[in-house]
Amino acid sequence: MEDHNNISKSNGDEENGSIKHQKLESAKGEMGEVIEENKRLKLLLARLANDYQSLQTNFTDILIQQEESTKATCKTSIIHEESEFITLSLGMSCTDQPSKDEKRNRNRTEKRKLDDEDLHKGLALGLDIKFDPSTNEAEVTNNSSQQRSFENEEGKGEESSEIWSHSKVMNTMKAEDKSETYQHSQLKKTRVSIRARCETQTMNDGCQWRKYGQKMAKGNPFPRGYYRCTVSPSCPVRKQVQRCAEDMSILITTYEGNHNHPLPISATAMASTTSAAASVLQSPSLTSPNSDIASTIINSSATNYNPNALNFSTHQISRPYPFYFPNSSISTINSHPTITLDITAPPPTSSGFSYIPKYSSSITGLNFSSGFSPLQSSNIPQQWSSYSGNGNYFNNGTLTQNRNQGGYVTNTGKQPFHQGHLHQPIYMSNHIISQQQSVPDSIVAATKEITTNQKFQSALTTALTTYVGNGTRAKENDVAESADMNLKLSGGDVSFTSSQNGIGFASSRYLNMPSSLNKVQQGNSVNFHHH
DNA sequence: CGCATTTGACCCGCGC
DNA sequence: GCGCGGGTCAAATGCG
Ligand SMILES: [Zn+2]
Repeated sequence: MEDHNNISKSNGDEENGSIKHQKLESAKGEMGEVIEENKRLKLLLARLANDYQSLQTNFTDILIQQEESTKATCKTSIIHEESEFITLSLGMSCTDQPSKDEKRNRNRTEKRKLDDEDLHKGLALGLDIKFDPSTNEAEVTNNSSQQRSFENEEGKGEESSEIWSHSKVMNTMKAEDKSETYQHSQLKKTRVSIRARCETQTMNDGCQWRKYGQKMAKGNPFPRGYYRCTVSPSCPVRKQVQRCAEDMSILITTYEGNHNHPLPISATAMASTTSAAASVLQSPSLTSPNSDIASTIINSSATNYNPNALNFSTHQISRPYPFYFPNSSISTINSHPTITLDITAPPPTSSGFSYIPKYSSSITGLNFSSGFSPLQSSNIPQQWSSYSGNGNYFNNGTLTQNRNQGGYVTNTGKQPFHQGHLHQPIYMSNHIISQQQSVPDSIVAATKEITTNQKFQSALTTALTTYVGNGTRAKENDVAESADMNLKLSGGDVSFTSSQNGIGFASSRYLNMPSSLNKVQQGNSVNFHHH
């Protein structure tokens, strides 16, 4: 592109022709190179996909071995049996295992409305359907069975559910959570948390969120916000947003769950990223070691995105290979398996965190000037240059319409951003830090293997980079930006604190096509993991 | 008026 | 059993 401009702008009049010619030639050459590289990349992609599959298989094997060896009788098998049982029973009747689920439901929902109810009719689900707690027991049973199956798929079948009122959905989700919690004894939903520099209150990830709570988290002077996705009323996805205690320019966004609806293009990047990341924590194995899903993710990460992703890839080619994922870690936080992707620049303070990798690499990774120098002249908003020294910023352009280049977009709003409060070095926010729970080494190793896998990394790279372009939202310059952000991910520096066996749940990954994915998922029997 | 946000109350699991 | 911390609810409030 730029070449063309240059060509048309060339100065010398007489030599214009030859110069033109030269440039044309070089341009052609470059194009040829690009095309070549494109081919190579495609090949590489294919190869990587294969590698990834084999890796998945290995991972699966390891998991299976581990399961067999350690908890031969305990958890997993129980989980399997129960889930199958549940799944089956759901279709028929829900009366067989009211136990804790229902108790809980009752506690939460009905307790507020009525007091005593029989366990069976006590199903909050049925009651909520009716909106009248005290009547229609028979119907309740029916409805609840339906709803149970609906739960099973964790929103999969929720197209129809959009009719339902919010409270219904909530209850459904609650039930889901509860049962899952109980059956997995400890494991909760997988979470993906992303540390990014962001001046605004929340990252603009393309999704619509409604805030439903805010709390002061322990060990962090900044409040934590709780958001839920409002794109679809039934969408189970939540996110928590909290500013980093040590560096208030870092915003930690933690995603949980998978969207059960088509996403706006601008949101697919983040959704895919979190899905891909979450998939690392989830055992693809257990029942069927289907690596297709993994590759599906990868593929969608690589191609299914918005056009930006594609364009980005062409840019990507021209730049040096190494991607950096400065800090990423897998940990267990409050019994939530959590993968943390750190796309900030140099870690501000490493107060005792051994897992934070060396600054040097991060710093170099930070410097995107190398990546986008050719483009900078043409379409780069100036803000970027001002940020470039500090790292990747994810400001919410929608709030601040920062087209006019000015420096910072301090839209911090109501958040207590007084510098005075900051310096207290309160770490121990519930981060990666530590929560050693004995984890089979094999799992850790396997997980590490996958996480460090370049394939995975590149998937994330693509996703994140695309996301960056969207997040910054400078009108049609998205393409350039996504390339320019030059997010770098590296296979190194992945540290592990602890993780439980990835028998997580939440494997449903809806990117754009819930319905088609349903099949995949069912084929994968992922459902079982949920219950 | 229909939303989204705010915010105190509430629930729940966990550790003591 | 109690207190704590994380998470959610929902009435009140704010906003376009
Ligand atoms: Zn959603």
